[in-house]
Amino acid sequence: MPELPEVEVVCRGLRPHLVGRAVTGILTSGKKLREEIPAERLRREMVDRRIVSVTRRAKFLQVGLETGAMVLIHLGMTGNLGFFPPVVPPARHDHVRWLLDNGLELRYHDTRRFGAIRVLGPEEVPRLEETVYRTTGPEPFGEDFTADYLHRLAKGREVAVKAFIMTNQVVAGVGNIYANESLFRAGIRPDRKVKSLSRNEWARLIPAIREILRHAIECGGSTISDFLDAGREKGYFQINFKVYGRDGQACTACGAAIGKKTIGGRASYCCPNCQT
DNA sequence: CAAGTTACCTGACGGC
DNA sequence: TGCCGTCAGGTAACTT
Repeated sequence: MPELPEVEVVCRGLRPHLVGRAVTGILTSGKKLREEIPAERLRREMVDRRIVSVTRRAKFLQVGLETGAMVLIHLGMTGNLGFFPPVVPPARHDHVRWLLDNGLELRYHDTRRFGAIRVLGPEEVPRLEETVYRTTGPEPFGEDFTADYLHRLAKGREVAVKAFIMTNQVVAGVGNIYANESLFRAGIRPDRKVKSLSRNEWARLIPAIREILRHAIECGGSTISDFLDAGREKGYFQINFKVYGRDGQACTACGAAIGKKTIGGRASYCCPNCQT
C-alpha cells in the first residue's frame, strides 16, 4: 500500500488521535519485521510518556515523545495502523499494540513484514538527517527538489528515468505507482535514459510529480476521519490511475493502448503516443 | 562506481 | 478442489 501519499494520509489521520496521548503499555508479536522489533527500548522510551508530534519524512512516520525521543515507523509494502478498542481481538499479523491512556489501542498490522520500527533516544534525534536519512534525498515538496538538481545528478548516467525517480537518494517517497503516473503526466517515456533528458523535461517532471502526489494525498484525505476502529484499507485510494495497471486499455488522453514493460524489475506502464 | 539482480515475507490470483 | 507459478505499492545487500 504505502508510497509517500499513503504515509502522509496515515500521518494526518493518526496525528489528532495520538498527540497529547500517553502510552500505558506495549505488546509485540515477537516476529521479526525487516528488522527485529526493539520491544524493550520501545517500552523504555514510550511507556508513561506523552506523544507530542506525529510527522513524516520520506516514507517514515515519526512519533515524537515529550522527552525528545522518537519512534520511527516504516510501513514497508503491507504495513498499516489503526485504532481499536481492546475488546476487538487482535488480527493475524498484528505485530505491535500500543495501549493508550484513552482506553484505545494503536495497532501495527503488516502481512509481509517488510516494515520496520526504530527507536531513537533524545540525543540521537537532532542528528537524524546525518544518520537515518543520510541516504535519503530531498522531499518532493521541498524547495531543494529542483530541475537543476535533477539535471546535475542525471549527468552522464544511463539509468532509466523511472528507476531514477524511484531511487530514494534522488527523491524521497516516489514508489512504483506514482513514478508511472508522474511520467505520464509529464509526457516522458519511463525507459528514457536520464542523461538524455533536457533541462526543460526535468522542469516539467517536477510539477508533474508534485501534482500527482498532492492529488493522491487529497483522495486519501477524504476518508481520513474513520481511522478510529476502522483500520485497514478502508478505501483510501479511489484514485483513477491513468497508466498504472492499465496495460492494453485505452489511454484517457489519446485512446492508444497503454503498454507495459519491466524496468529495473518493476512493472512499468506508458502511453506510446503521449509519452516521448 | 553505476546498474541490475536477489532476498526478505505472505497472500491472492490464474492456469491446469 | 488443489497444486503451482507468478506477482504485489519497499529497500538494502549483493553481483556484474
